[in-house]
Amino acid sequence: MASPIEGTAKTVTIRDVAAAAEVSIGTASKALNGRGRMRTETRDRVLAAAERLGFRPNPLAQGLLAGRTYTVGLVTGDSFGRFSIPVMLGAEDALGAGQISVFMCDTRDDPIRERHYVERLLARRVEGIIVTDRRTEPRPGIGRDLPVPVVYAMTQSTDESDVSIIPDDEGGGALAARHLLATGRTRIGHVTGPEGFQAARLRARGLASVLAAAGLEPAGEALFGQWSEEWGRQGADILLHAAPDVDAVFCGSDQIARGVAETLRDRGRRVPEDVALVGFDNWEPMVLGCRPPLTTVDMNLGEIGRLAARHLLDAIAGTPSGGGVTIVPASLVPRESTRRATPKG
Amino acid sequence: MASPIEGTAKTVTIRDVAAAAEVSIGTASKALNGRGRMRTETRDRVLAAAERLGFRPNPLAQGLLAGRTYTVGLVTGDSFGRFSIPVMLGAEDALGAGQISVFMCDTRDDPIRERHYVERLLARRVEGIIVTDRRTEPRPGIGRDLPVPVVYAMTQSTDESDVSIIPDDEGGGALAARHLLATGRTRIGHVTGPEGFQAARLRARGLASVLAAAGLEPAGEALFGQWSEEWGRQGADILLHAAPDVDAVFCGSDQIARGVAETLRDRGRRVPEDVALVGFDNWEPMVLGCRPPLTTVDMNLGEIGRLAARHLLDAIAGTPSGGGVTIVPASLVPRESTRRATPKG
DNA sequence: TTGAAAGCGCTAACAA
DNA sequence: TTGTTAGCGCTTTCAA
Repeated sequence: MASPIEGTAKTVTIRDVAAAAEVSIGTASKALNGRGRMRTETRDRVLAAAERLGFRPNPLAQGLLAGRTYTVGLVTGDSFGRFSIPVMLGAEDALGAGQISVFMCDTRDDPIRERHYVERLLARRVEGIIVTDRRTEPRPGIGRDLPVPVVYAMTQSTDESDVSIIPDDEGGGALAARHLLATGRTRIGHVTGPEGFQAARLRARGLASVLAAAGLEPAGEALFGQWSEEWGRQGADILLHAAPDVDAVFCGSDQIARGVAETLRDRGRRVPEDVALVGFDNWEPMVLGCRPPLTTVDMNLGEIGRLAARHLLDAIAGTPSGGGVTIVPASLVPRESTRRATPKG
Repeated sequence: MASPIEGTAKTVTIRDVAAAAEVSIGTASKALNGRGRMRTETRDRVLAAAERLGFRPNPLAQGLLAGRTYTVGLVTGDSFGRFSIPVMLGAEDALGAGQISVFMCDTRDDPIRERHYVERLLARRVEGIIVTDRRTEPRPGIGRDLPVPVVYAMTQSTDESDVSIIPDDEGGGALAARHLLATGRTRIGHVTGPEGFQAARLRARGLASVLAAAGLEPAGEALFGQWSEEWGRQGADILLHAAPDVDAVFCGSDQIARGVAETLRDRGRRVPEDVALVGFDNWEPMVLGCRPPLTTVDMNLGEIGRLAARHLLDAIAGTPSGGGVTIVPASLVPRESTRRATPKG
């Protein structure tokens, strides 16, 4: 059915099609776009010619006339890293379906490059811009009163009237906490990333508020450190020292959780029998490589991207969804590391 | 210095600039492009008007005339995964510098989607296409006699006349082997991914040929399995059983190496004192999270991307670099896991 | 039912 | 030195 893409070596214009079908250019255009009325025979002749010649309308010319480009820009400071990629894929999903193509730009987290790229995108007359970044912290917007709508995904603009779509870090923390409570844990510790990260603070807060609501004390203080396995190993030792009776650890990332898991093993604590473990990110290679496979929180990054794209499309269509921050709920992904503790004894 | 990007709310055409500067459109064009000769005063007046109005030339119109779009397409089957991203970044590097913008398309490894995207890219009159994929195996090309040049990066086209840029898996294996020999190891085992992967076979062959040249027997057979930590753990046990005197393991991926490292620990073998370990990929989170940090082989994916982009640019410029496969050398990244064994005793 | 002509924003010849 | 004109590929009036 689908013939391979081939041999349009030379570019075919509507002029060629018209000539081949022996009609005027205007007629050819109408035939190809199904506009106006004309004899079916004529239309068919044009379509056949177009088919035969492998005609592809030039979207530049079309866009020039329509004043549209059917393109958007995707700007990331994350070097298309672990977080921005799922967001991008979600966005591309939503955009690609609508015949919108995506220009990608990686700013390497450099404001000069960012500015440069935004200029270039605007020059190219993209119809909208999605900005993603590696941190959810509010960041300066990419420009004021830009001629096209902008949506921030997985990051926020400091300008509150801008549209931002972010994950629910606090909700994710709460989710993890409730899951641990539901599986019978009561002495819950927390090892997470640097306190300078909003994500770390919010996740900790989500945990803390659920514990408080349940009338429980946390097991030791929340331990802020690095986003690394190494820190997870250290943090676990600190935690075991501060709260030897800990029966669960909620970690700010899957990497940290792996480090914690290793130390627990080394110290003779079994996961999940003695200590349950919950990570954050649902980063598959980490989560599945962990012993045992790790229960974790998924931020639904793809959904963030899709939502960002949908907001952008709405704004492009002239029905902006109103500014402000949209928070996408997280999900809990249960695995072996929090299997219900068997009754003591 | 750099003022924030702002307020070009309404699109400004060269017509507006010409009117503001009280010159004809043609003159404005020449002034803006530095063509022809004219009074500096006039030129300055035009430039000032353009600046003041925030004029950005419409590249669609420019491209329409020049018959160029200054865009290329980047098609990946890898969902912008771990391998295609560095390649993409490298490509974007080389392209972005030259004012070329990149359309990204993710085919989700689906031939229908791929075809669809390629059609769309061609319709958009991209000037070239880079194809990346998750496997280096030769794959059917994206089309025959396309009107634009195509470069395959991190994958190969089955059509040998196509341009492909791939990593040096065999060389990487050899590099790892020589490094292990140089650090005094002689009983070298190999645990790697599925034999169905060219990458796995080539890496194994690189190791084997170096061992053979050194007159050494491998420690046990090459163990083909999965690209997972879990397999690394299993594989290590098999290896220890088959060749208890093994003093080094070369692994087909960093993930496998981590699994191997864990099993070695569990079995009381110290890394690197008793057994040295080399991975493959230089995937930082894996490599640095490993205990101890992992010596590994880096495929220089960024370089692959840059090279692909350069080939593409050459072809676009009309000086194609000739078809065929280009192999990019790998590098060894030494870390703790192969620290030289201290003399016995 | 079809064709001719204007024009999208721009550049490059050529004329003035 | 500047302005005028034609035309890139296409769509869309409007006239035939």
